[in-house]
Amino acid sequence: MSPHANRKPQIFENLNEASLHTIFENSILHDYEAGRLLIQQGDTPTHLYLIIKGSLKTLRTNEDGDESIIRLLKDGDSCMDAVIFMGGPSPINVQVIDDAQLLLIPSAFVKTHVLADTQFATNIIKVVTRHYKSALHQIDGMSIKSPVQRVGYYLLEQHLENKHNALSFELPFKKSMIASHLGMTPETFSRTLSKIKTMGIDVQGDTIKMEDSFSLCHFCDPDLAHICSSTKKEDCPDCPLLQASGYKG
Amino acid sequence: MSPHANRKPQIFENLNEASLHTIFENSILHDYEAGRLLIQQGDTPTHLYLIIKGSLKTLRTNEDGDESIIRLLKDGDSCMDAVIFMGGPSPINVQVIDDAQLLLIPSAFVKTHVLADTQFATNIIKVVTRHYKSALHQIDGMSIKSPVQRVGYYLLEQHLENKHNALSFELPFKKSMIASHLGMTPETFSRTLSKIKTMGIDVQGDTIKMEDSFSLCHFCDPDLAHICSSTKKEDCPDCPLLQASGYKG
DNA sequence: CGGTTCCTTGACGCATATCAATCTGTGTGG
DNA sequence: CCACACAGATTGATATGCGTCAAGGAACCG
Repeated sequence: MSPHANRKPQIFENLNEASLHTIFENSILHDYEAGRLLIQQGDTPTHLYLIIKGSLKTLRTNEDGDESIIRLLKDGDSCMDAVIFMGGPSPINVQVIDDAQLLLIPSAFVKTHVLADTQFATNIIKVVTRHYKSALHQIDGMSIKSPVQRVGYYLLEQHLENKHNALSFELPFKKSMIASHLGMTPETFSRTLSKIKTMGIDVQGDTIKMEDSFSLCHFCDPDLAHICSSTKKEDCPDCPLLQASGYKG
Repeated sequence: MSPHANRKPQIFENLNEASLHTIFENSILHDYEAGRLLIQQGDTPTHLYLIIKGSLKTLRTNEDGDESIIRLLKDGDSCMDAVIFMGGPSPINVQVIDDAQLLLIPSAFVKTHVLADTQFATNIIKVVTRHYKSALHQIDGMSIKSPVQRVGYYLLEQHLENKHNALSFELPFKKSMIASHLGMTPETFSRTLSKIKTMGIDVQGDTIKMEDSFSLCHFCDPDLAHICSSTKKEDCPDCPLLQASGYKG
């Protein structure tokens, strides 16, 4: 769907030449078609997957075939990074959404390389904690937020991700995918977008247009405010950061 | 509530004497009373907390005061281990449930010690991935499982945790806590336990009694089967591991 | 143009939250 | 030792919000 500038893989951050070289020497580049199942629940993960091009989804299914999407991945993202260290079969499925080119790094190599390069170890920790953080958001999204809040928060995340001050952006995935990721049905997602239209956010197909750059502010929380602050939090009337520091009254 | 044999902290696993010594040298032991808030959403975490005695909960709250419990921690568990590496304010609150004695390891020290001791780094990765895994369970528990399945799964987890082949065990926390952790109200939790009583599991107060050791088997999944297999999976008529390997037919 | 896929909109039912009342156990003070 | 108070758990009645099922519409592609 929407185009992405090739994002730098977080797992390679600050690695020295030698370390990177060793990693590539031990890895394989491979293409996969849309729909291809890379990992099924119960499989033992053989590789860490790094997305060069295309998109993947990680999901869980129950015996009825219902699925809940855990993450939606674009280029620069990796998966199985956490599962490799869980020490059991994979608790998730991984499926290709759009034709993808992946770098496959063998699990055994990852485990030993963590012991050899502490910077690599730190990167793995950071990536896994990031997954954990997004999982936490998904949890309270499903238990303490209304559908409107969930969708609003998701839109705000997307808006902040492409730092451009642009007042419009595109949804990065199919609506039905996003709906499942947010723990609701496509129907409910659709109805929720309708409600949001009455709140200063125009939705036309996959394009989201905001009236002004603060239209999404009431969906903010301290986590996102932290990212947002890089621009101009002091202008946002109800920025959670200001409230947290007792600025409110 | 139920007594726990002092469990070994996972973050100290396989560490050598010198490493352990350095950690203790840089840490503080401290007591906290029940109800005490250790960390609030938005705070910058200053320490990693390791529970020596007592219990904690980690949770998220929204502006209405509704809370969803992420984890319930007993002795041997640690928290803030992941948050330290997230690189932003804490996305969770931490509160003492029962009077607790904690070991406080400074965040800055943890970050540097990860670079100094690769075994410690590996331990941190394992602990964080474990949190991530339990978060994943919570997610699909809330989106694709019925209340009966959620509660059954939780009971099975508890049963497997104390490896004794005992046919009865105690709930480790107040029912209202567990209910919130499972994403439901205390009322629904209570009603769900009533339903489960008709399925071969007797519930009396905080005590759970099973008719036989397979009463909880139909709540199993490949993840738990992996743990269970250490005992005697071949005896369980519907073990997911056997089905996965095509044994079913 | 016809076909397919995805999104949207409507009508309906059920499951869970909510509100409210009762019950149980536990600790406290007279 | 009993009476009381309190927190937590249970049970019941009601309602609302989401999922489900079904039909219609929009975009895309051959």
